[in-house]
Parts: sequence; C-alpha cells; structure tokens
Amino acid sequence: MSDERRVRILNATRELLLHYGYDKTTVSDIAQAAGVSKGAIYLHYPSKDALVEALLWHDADRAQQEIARRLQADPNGGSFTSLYVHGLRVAMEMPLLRAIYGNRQRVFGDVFKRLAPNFSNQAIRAAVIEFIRKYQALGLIRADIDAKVVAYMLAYMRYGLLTIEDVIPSDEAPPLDAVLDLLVDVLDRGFAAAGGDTAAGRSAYIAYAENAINTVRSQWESTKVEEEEDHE
Amino acid sequence: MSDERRVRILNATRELLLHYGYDKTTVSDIAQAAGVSKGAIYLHYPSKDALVEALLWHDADRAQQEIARRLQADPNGGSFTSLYVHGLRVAMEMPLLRAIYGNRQRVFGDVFKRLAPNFSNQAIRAAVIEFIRKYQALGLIRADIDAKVVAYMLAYMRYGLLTIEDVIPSDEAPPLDAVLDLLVDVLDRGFAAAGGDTAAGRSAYIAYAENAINTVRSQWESTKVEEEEDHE
DNA sequence: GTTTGACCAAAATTGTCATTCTGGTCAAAG
DNA sequence: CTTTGACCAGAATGACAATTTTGGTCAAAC
Repeated sequence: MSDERRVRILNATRELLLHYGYDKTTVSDIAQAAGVSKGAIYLHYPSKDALVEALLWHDADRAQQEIARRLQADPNGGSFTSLYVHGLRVAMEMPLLRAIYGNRQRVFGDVFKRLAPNFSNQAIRAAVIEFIRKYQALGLIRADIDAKVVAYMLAYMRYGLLTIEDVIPSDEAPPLDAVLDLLVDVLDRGFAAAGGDTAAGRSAYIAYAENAINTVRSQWESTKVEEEEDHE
Repeated sequence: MSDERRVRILNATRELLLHYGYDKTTVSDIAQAAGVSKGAIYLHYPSKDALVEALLWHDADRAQQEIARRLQADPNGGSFTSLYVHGLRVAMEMPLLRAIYGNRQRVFGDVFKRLAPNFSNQAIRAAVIEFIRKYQALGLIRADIDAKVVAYMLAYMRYGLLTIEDVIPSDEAPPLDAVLDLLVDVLDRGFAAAGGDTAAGRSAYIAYAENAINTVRSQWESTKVEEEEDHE
C-alpha cells in the first residue's frame, strides 16, 4: 500500500527490464532487487504483465508531466517547434519509452501482443493531424502544406531519431543537444509560419495533451484483452 | 554464361527472398522459379551466400545508375536537396535495398553476419560528411551548421522514412510523392544556401558517387570473411 | 562444351520425455 | 491487518534420436 514501496518495485522492474529483458527477468528477481518479498508484488499487482503495464503508464504520465513542465519554463514554449522537440527530448531521455520503439522485443517480450494484440495508433495519429490543423489555424504552422503529410513527416523523423542507434552506435553520434538544436533550426525554417499566436498555442497544447493521453488510453483499453484464467 | 540467364536467376532470387525470406528460400526453389536447374546456379555462383551477395551488388549498382540518370534529367539536379531526395526515392522504390534496413532478419537471415560480421558504416559516414563539407564550400548548403550534425540528421530522416512502415502501415501513409515533395520543401528551407554553384554540385556528386560506392565496396571486402570449407 | 538432376553428407526439423524454472497462491508468522 | 516465503501446477528448457531437408557435387546426357 505504501507508495514508496510501489515506486521501489516499479524502479526495480524498469532497471531489470532494460538490462535483462522481459523473458529473463523473473518476478523473484524484481522482488529481490526491490527489497521486498515476491508476495508483496502480488499485493500491488495482479500479474507480471499487469506490473509491466503499470510501469509503462507510470512512465508515460511522468513523461507527459515533464514535457508540460519544460514547456511552461520555456519562453518559447507555445511554438510548434519547441513542443515537438521538448517531447522528443523527453522521449530520448526515458529509455523505457524509447525501448517501445527500439527494443520492444528484447525489453518487453510479447507483453504488447498479449495485452493488446489489435492496438492501432490510427486514432492517435488522427488526433495529431487535428492538432496540426489547429496550429495552422493559429498561424503557428505554415498553412500551405497538408496537415496529414506534415504529421507523417514528423512521425518518421521522430521514429528515425529514436531508432537510429541500430545503425549508428550512440557513441559515434553527435551530442544530443547539437542534434536537437539543428532540428529546432530546421523545423523553424521549414514549418513555422511568421508571427502567430504563441499564447494560444500553449493552451492549445494543454488541451491536446490531455486529449492525446486519453486517446491512447482508451484505444489501449478498448483493444485490451482480458487476462484469461483458463482452468478447465 | 548467358547474361539473360544470370538476370533471370537474380530476379527469381529477389522475388523469393522478399516473399519467403532467406531461410525459407531454397536453392532448388530459386532454380525452379528461374527455370533453370540447380546445377546451373552453381555454374554462376559458388554458393547461396555468394548469390545473395551478387544480387545485392547488382541492385546497388542499378540504384546508383538510376540516381545518376534522374539527376541528369532533373534541371535542378545539382542541388543538395534533389540529390538527397532522388537517392531516397530510388531506395524507397527498390524493396530489396529497403529490406536491408527494414526487414534484414526476415529477408536476409544471417548472411550479413556471416559474410561481414565486422562491417561498419563509419567510413561511409565519414565520406558523407566530407561531401557535405564540399557542398558547403560550394555554397549549396548553409555553412553555419556543423557538417557532422547535418549528416546525422540526414541519416535519421532517411532511416525513419525507410522503416516507418513498421509503425504506420503503408496503406495508411500519404502518397510517396506528397511525402517527398514536402521533404524537398523543408530541406530547401532548412539546409540550402541562397545561390551556390549547382553545376559544380552536379560534378561534385559524380565524384562523390564513385567514391561512395568504392568506400562501401572496400569496407565490405576488407571486413568480409572467407567462406570456410572446413572439411576436416 | 553445357547443362542437368540424382546423389550425399551435413544441417535443420520434429517429436518425446525428463528436468528445471517460474508465475502465482496461501497458510502461517509477525 | 501486513507481509512473507515455502509450495504447486503448468510452462519452458534441454537432451536425444529419428526423420526430413538442403546446400553443394559430379557422372552422365546432350
């Protein structure tokens, strides 16, 4: 019940998943690393899968909050570019979220297939497109380009950056700051419209962010498969 | 010996590799699909691995030529942007080359690991950086940005576009033309310098292209592992 | 000189069974 | 009321043999 206990369990889980991967991480390992008994884990979470799922939501929420915090602190926080790049930086800094793209199989095994085999990101992508349209209406993104194509380009740039280390070892890559600085530069030149209402952009983001996480969550819930307990 | 025969074999190999993958494609299958006997294949190629390797070089050469052809036909062919995008379009259109990134395991099995386990793209990346510097000197790319970071950004954008279909099914993606048009637009705004000597750019590319393929080839040769024939 | 396909050794696959491991439970301890 | 860890059934793993497949060869046909 203690919250600190729960966080310790989640942290241990994250660490072991990243290091050993789902298949080679046993619940006993997690218990030991967290300094609790195995039974204690089942006091908090009904199954190993549920534990991993809870960890993912936990990190997603943290990321969400962290992005919002940085945008508030950023004087330029309402611009489209800073929004995109703050999100990207946070994603780059949270290895577990990165692993959803880059090392899903190794880190998560078949949890995704097992929990929500029919999950589709279509609804989320649609929400992004709507958001881009709103930003275009606010004069924060050039209005002469198709929002769908913009969304697609943002998606593959993000995906490329999150997974490029499969091809370029991270120790041979330029520093993340330099990479993101150039990205900001190019995005500003390529997408941003002159002028535009950044204050409105900031509040549009807040609405979007809540909506987005709800979209993900409801999409997840609706495609989620109930844990079967088939004893016969 | 007949060249047409060899091409038929290569085409059959490509088709089967893409459809069934390396492990599930037998040499007999290839022979049958190509309409020759199994022995005929070993008349042209010393082993299955060598056949696949030859196919890859064959396609790489074709891609190389095709890119050069399109650049010649393009009135804007000397610009950095058209160079990058022509290359990308050709890569997108040649599924086998795409598969090197996107479906390596499925399509090629362990050929890469077996043939050149220590292959590194470092030398190629260095050549790209040099090329970007040359383009900067010619006034075709903004000179105020670090060539290394530019190269990295181009790499992850390319990688993202080539592999995004893992995340966004290709039938839900915008048309390739629209995607590449926006890419040209954004790259022009983000990277291109005003003015610049496009004629020199075109000839710089020719030098670069030869150099690049040689770099790949020599890197490949030097890390290549000899087919062992260990009978004891 | 070419081309073929039957042939072979090596490798991969399948099936089986014994053993170990691991997610999850619950009676007992605190 | 909380927490624990010994315990259990079912799943995963490994070892082994029988069977099939497959990359590669070469004597024979053309």
